[in-house]
Amino acid sequence: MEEERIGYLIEKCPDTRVIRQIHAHVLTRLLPISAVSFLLSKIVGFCALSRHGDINHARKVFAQTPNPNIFSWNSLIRGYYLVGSQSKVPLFLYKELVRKGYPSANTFTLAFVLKACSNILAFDEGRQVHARVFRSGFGSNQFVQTGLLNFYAKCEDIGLAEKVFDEIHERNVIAWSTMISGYAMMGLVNKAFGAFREMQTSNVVPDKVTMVSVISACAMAGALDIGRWIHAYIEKHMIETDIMLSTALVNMYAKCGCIEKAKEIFKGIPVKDHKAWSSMIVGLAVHGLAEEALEAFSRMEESKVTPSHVTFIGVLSACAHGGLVSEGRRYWSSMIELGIEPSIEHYGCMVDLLCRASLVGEACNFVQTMPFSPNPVIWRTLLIGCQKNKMLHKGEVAGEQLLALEPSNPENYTLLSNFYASVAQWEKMSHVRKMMKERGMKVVPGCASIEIDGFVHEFVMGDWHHPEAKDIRQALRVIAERVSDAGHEPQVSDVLHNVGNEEKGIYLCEHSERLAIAYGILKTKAPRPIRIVKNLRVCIDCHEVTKIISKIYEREIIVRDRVRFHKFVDGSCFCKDYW
DNA sequence: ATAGGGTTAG
Repeated sequence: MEEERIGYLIEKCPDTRVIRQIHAHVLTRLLPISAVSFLLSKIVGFCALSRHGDINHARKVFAQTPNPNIFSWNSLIRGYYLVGSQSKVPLFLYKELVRKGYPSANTFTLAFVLKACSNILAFDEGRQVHARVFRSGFGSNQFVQTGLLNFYAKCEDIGLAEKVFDEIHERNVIAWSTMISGYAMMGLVNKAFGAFREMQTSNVVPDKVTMVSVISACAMAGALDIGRWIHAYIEKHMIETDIMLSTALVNMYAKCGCIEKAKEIFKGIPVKDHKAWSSMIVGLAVHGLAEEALEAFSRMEESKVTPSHVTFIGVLSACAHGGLVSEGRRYWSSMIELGIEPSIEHYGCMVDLLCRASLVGEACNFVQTMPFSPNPVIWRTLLIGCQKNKMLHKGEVAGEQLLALEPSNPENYTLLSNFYASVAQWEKMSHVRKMMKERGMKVVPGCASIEIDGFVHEFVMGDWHHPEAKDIRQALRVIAERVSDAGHEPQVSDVLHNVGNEEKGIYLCEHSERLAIAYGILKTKAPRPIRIVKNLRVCIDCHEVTKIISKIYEREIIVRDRVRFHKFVDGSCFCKDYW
C-alpha cells in the first residue's frame, strides 16, 4: 500500500529532502482525503518533532492538510514549545482546536498543552485545560495527571498540586518526583523530605531525577547530614550521576558549607556546561573565595563554555563579597561586551559591591542609571550601606522608598529601625516601631538551626522551649563570661530595643545563633566543625563574639547566613568582615 | 508520539 510505503520511508529516512519529495508525491496523486490526512500527519509529525525537522515546514504542511487529524495537531502543539519553550503558539493552536470542535483532543493533546502552560506559567489557560480534563474523562491517564501536577507546581499553587497528587491512585516515580520537586522549588523542604520518605515506603524506586529534587531541597535547607545521606544512597544504589545530578550535588555541598567537597565533585564532571560552572562559581562566591571564583571563571572561558547571566551573578557577587571593586567594574563591562543585558540582579550585585567598598554615593548614582525602578532588594542594600557609613540623609531616603514600596514586609521596618538606632536617631526609631505596630507587623524572629545526629534543632531568639534549655542557658553563661574575659565589649547598635546598655547586652546573648552555637559546643567535640544555618543576617556583635568563641574553644564554626557563609577559625572569619 | 531534574543579586 502506498501509505504504508510512505510511512516506512519517513521512519527509515528521516531527512527533510525525502520528506519534501514524499510531500510532493502525495499532493499530485488523487487519494481519499483520509489517506492524505494520514500521510501528511506523518510529515507534520516528523518536521515538528525530529531533531532534523523544521517547524515552519510542519506548519505549512499542516495548513495544506484538508482535515488534519489529532496526531497532526498534537505534533504541532508539541513542536512549537520544543523549539521555543516560551512560545504561546501551542495555546493558540489548542484554542483553535477547541473552537473547531474537531478532531477531539486526546490524552496527548492535554498533556502537551499542559506542558506549554507550565512553561509560560499560563495559569488561567491551564485551569481551563483542567476543566476539560474533568469533562473528557481523561483524568485517569498518567500523562495527563503528571501534566496537571507539574502545571500547578510550576505555577506555585502547591495546594492544587497536592490535590491533584492526592487523587492519583497509582503514583509512579514521575508523579512522586514532580511532587517532590514542586515542594523543593517552593522551599518547602520538610514536605519534600517527607514525600521522599513516603515514596520509599510505598515501594516506588527513586531515580536520578528524584535525587536531583531531594538534593536541591537539602541545598536550600542547608541540611548537610541529609544531603550526605542522599549522596551515599546515590552511590550505594549506583544511580547514574549525570551532569544535572552532579551540578545539584555541587550546589548542595556548597550551600551546606562544604566547599571542598563541592570542588571535588565539580572536578569529577567530565564535560561541564554553563550551569555546572555557574554553580561552582556561585558556591565559591558565597564562601567569600573571590579569587578562586574568578579563577574558575577564567578556566570556564578557556574551556570555551559561554557564560550565562547567572555566571555573571556569581562573578559579580564574588567581587562584591571579596571587596574587589575594580575587578567588579571590569567584569561588568565584559559582560555587556558579551551581549548579556544586565538584569536587576546584576545591578544589585554592583550596588552591593560599591556599598561594601563605602562608595555609597556612587552606588546611588549607579541606581539612577538602571533601566528599571529599584526594587526592595536594591533599597535594602543601599540602606545597609548607609548604615555602615553613617549616612543619615541617603539612608532615610532609601528607607522611605523601601517602606513605600513594600509596606507589608516586617523586615523593612526592622532594617530602618536598626538604621536609626545606628545613627542614634531614637525618636525616628520609635516612630518606625510605632508604625510597625500600627500596621500589625510582627518582627521576624531570628532563627538558627544546628543539625545533630540527623535531627535539626531550631532556636528562635528568646525562645526557651528546647528540652535542654537549662543546660543551654548554663552553657551560654559560661561562654559569655569567657568571651567577656577575652576583652569583648558588646556592640549594641543592632539591638532593636530602646533599653539600657546592660540589658541590650543580654538580648544580644540570646540571639538565636548564640543558642545554636552553645548547643553545638554542648553536644559535639572538636575537631568537628559547628555548622549553623540562620534565617537572617548575622549581627555585628554576634560576628565578633563568634570569632572569639572559635579561638577560645578551638572550634571551627561555619554559619550560613541568609546571604552567605561565615567560617570562623582561630579568632577570625573568612569573610574578612565583609558581609 | 507523551510525563519529572541542575546554576540566579541583599
